[in-house]
Amino acid sequence: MNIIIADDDIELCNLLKQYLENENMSVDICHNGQDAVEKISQNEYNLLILDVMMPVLNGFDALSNLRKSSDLPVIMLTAKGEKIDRIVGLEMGADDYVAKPCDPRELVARIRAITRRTHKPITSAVNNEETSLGDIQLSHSTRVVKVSNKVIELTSTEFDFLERLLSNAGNIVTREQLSREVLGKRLQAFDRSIDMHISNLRKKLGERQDGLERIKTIRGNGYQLLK
Amino acid sequence: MNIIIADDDIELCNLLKQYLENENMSVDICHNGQDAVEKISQNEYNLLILDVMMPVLNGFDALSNLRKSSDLPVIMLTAKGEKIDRIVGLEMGADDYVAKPCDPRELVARIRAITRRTHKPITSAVNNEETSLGDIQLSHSTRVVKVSNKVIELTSTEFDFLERLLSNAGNIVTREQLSREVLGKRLQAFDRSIDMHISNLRKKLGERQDGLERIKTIRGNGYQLLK
DNA sequence: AGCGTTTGTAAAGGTTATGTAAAGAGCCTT
DNA sequence: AAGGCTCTTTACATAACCTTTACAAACGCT
Repeated sequence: MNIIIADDDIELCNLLKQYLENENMSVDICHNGQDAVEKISQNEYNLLILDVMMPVLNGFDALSNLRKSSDLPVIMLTAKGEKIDRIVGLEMGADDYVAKPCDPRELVARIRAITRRTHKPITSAVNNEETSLGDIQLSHSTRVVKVSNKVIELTSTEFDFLERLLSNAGNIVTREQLSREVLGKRLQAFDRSIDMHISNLRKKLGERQDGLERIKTIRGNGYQLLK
Repeated sequence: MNIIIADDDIELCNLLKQYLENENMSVDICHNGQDAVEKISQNEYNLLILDVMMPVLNGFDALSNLRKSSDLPVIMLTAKGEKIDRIVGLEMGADDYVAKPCDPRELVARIRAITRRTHKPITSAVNNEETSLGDIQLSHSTRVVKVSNKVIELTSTEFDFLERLLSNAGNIVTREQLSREVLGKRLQAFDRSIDMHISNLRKKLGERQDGLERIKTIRGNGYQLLK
């Protein structure tokens, strides 16, 4: 479990670091929002603990910045007396809010509560080595897709999209889900990359023999791989 | 989004229910842990709001009971002054802890923060999420509607109208409710959009075999899907 | 019946979501 | 540095569809 802490209180950082490492977590530290965003883009973390009041780039700005490109779980820290609107933070995509001074034990419990959900293996659905639907055959391990027994070349992301759609074949997969679960980032207002991936996927999959569309658009909602 | 609230404070339950329903969630209520566990085993919920202090089966016991068979996300409520160990709750598998009296807005934000992560993949089992009435069949997950086994194409809003009417089949759904719950806005004086949606819906649903109208107008009040 | 109000609905209007080509931005590999 | 992949963004066209408008019909009250 890799944690990154962003807080300008050096004392507190070290304290938390020590405590968390005792719990078998690996901890990085930085002291302003800027550094946090930077480090996160370079390393793999499982969770960010983010102080609201910080120099250079405060917690809120760092969060909104981060959310453009990442879906990393975030716990926000507020100093006692800070009457900051917790709701804003939660709506911006924070996962939890903890008031300082915080009991490290509670922090650990909250970290576990969040990562319990986040870290969930998707394996149950992908237990089968292969999935197929109609003339589409998809091998999860080799990441090869065949349509009517002919291999089609998909990029990695296109494969992931198809895999995700296939895992819910017949049901709707929302754009939000596709963004979060496949692209690993939050859906932004004018983000069109999903549309492009779907468009390319449709092109590569080609026509269905029965003339039905393969991927149905549910306007304002998402996409649906037709059975 | 289906929520179940377990709290012996009936007043509070109704208040929360009302608020959450305004946010387009569907809410069930019960007043002790026993009932909660029972209801959860029988219905599909996305989240449980669980009071710690309750008769018959308190929150902790209910939670430990629940966790034997379910992974349902849980937010625990503690009455002010209750010096209960939050950590125990979190370690037992609660996802969050909120102190009463809680700001409903914050509660909603926390619900969203948790369910954002949870998203349980819609399994084939949940395909039973179907409702039917006479010759109308509606699948909630795929958002497909069939009349006499033939698929009819509804817009997203039309589907939502039908779903809402169907959820109260035989009873009146007021124009206010339709406006607030389906369109998500207050009903304005000369707003005719509800009329149009109903009109289009009637057209698409077509005639009933028995000649009865499908959607009855209750003048000055609302509409009623006839059984 | 007469009158004001509410509802039905066709058609027009305006807004938003989506499809897709093409350009741009990153990132390896050479 | 150059070229090749791949993903994202931009830009524009188009389709989907929600709302408004306008008028007709139905209703309920006196």
